[in-house]
Amino acid sequence: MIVEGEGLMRLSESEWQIMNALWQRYPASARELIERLPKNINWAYTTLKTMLTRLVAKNVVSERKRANTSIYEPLITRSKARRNALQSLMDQAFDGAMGPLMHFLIEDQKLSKKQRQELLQLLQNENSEK
Amino acid sequence: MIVEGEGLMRLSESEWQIMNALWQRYPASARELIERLPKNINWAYTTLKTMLTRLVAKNVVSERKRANTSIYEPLITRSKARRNALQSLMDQAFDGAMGPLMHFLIEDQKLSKKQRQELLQLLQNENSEK
DNA sequence: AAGAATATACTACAATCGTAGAAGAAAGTC
DNA sequence: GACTTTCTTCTACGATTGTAGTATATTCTT
Repeated sequence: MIVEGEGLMRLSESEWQIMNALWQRYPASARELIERLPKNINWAYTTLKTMLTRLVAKNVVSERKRANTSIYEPLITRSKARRNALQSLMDQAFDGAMGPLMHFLIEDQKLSKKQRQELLQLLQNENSEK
Repeated sequence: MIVEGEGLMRLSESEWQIMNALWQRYPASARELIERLPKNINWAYTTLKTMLTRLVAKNVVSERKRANTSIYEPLITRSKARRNALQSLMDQAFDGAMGPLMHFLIEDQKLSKKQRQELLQLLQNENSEK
């Protein structure tokens, strides 16, 4: 079962691909996962296996055997991973604070009018609900 | 002079540290840069030099000599680097779109009431100004 | 000019990442 | 039960990252 592990782990690019596939539906076998990867990814089956092994070693994914086949499950939630990634980004590139990031998103990032509206919407909902 | 290079370059953790110091004020020598790094970073002078050399090789920083001393300048803007980093994050972790990221920031990320207010503020300014 | 300080260039080396082949074990098929 | 397919485990290898030592060239200082 997924527990929100504490350690700040860092997923690499390819690891994200795998995790994205895994979060979609789990438990899953390597065979299933490889099919779910974006079509532009064309890994050898063993490549995926290698990476799964590494993810298991890092305690990001659990592995259990049914017959001779391993089935995998995430050990961290997508949210948790996202939070970690965001935190790293903020630390590295936005003086470690949410403020500058928000600011950048809104000012520099040129949201479309629609995006801006949506955002307002979201914010206002949150504000009133709670 | 800084030009907004096109290639999606990727800065590593330590590279961000250096670039942050460099963006603060440039041109700058290695000696100056090392002083400007966060106090918790304690690199040997040669470590910094090695990394600067690598940044130069990657065309992220320019190097020019005054007497026998190299002075460095960024070849990409901070904004550009931020945009790239954000883009990568979105691609990997937020289905490649701004929407889910925003959504996450607002819903899952539990902004403080104050942050939320600020954000609203920003948004509304933008909305009316343009 | 000799010695001290500083900077550069080159080399190194372990850890992680991306990618995968080879060999062997298990399971499904006729 | 022999053959084929599918998995697993091991090993490999080049690229990048983090970190720094050594040797050499340059420049100050007295």
